[in-house]
Amino acid sequence: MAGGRVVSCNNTNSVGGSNNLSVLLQSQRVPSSSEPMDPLFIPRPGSSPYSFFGTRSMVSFEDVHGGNRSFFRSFDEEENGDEDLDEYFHQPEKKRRLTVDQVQFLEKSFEVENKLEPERKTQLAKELGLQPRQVAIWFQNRRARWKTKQLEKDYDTLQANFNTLKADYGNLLKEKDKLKQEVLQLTDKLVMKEKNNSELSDVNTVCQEPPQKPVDSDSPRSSYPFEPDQSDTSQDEEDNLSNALFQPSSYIFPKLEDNDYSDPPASSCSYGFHVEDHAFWSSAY
DNA sequence: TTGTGTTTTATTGCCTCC
DNA sequence: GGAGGCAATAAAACACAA
Repeated sequence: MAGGRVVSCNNTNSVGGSNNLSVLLQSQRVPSSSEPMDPLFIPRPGSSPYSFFGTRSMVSFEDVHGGNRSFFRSFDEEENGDEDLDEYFHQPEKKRRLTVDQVQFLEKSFEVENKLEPERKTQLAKELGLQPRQVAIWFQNRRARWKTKQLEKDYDTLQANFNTLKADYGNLLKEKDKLKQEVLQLTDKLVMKEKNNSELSDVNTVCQEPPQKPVDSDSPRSSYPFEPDQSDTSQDEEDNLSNALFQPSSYIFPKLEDNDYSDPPASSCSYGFHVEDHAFWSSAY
């Protein structure tokens, strides 16, 4: 905000080759809101507190030669300036800033409703001593500024949300890796244990009991501690390792309906082996 | 005083709605 | 087709540092 403006009565900047009158007008035009209005700023009798004489661009020439005579009477008395006056009014039209009070009034009006119906426009223009077009332009520009501010706010909000999500995502990734490692370790342990058991039973036997189809309630599939929730398998498609680990048809627990239990003796000790290990059963028979 | 950056006022051209 | 809105832009007004 280096260009931020603090307008005050003491501002004697004469930009653009201002003559005495324009300097006077400038100091007049933008009174500090904390200071009393300059005595030259004379309200019209019967007008609202926000009726202004305005600046050159604010008042029409008719206003100047009509209702606003009091302002120029003051000037004439002080400056003896008929020639200056002529010179001033023959200058090409320049931009004039609205007074602090005009802007405040417009701001309040904008807060109430940021769109301007024709009636309101003329009413405001009348109240402020501006051209209706000026009021319309002010609202137009004000809406543009509001939109810019709003965009900045929205951007900040989105940025904050993004950062939060990013942090959450990072934490979830870490947690996922941790759980993955845990699953690997436990799976390895289990596989090793099952292998040891089956090797022992293999040495001892010839299977003494005919193979039995597991009953539903005792199904190893339903009792296997690391079997994933079937409804959940699509949620982590990135996790190929986990998918491979938990693929019931290819690893550890072949689907019951996919296997012929009458053929190789799928004894209870067969569950928990990879399908490739079916060779083991063939050789055992 | 001057140069530079910011803000405000105003214009222009295009678009939409009635 | 005219009115009004919006985006882009020009230009004046202003603040401030050097």
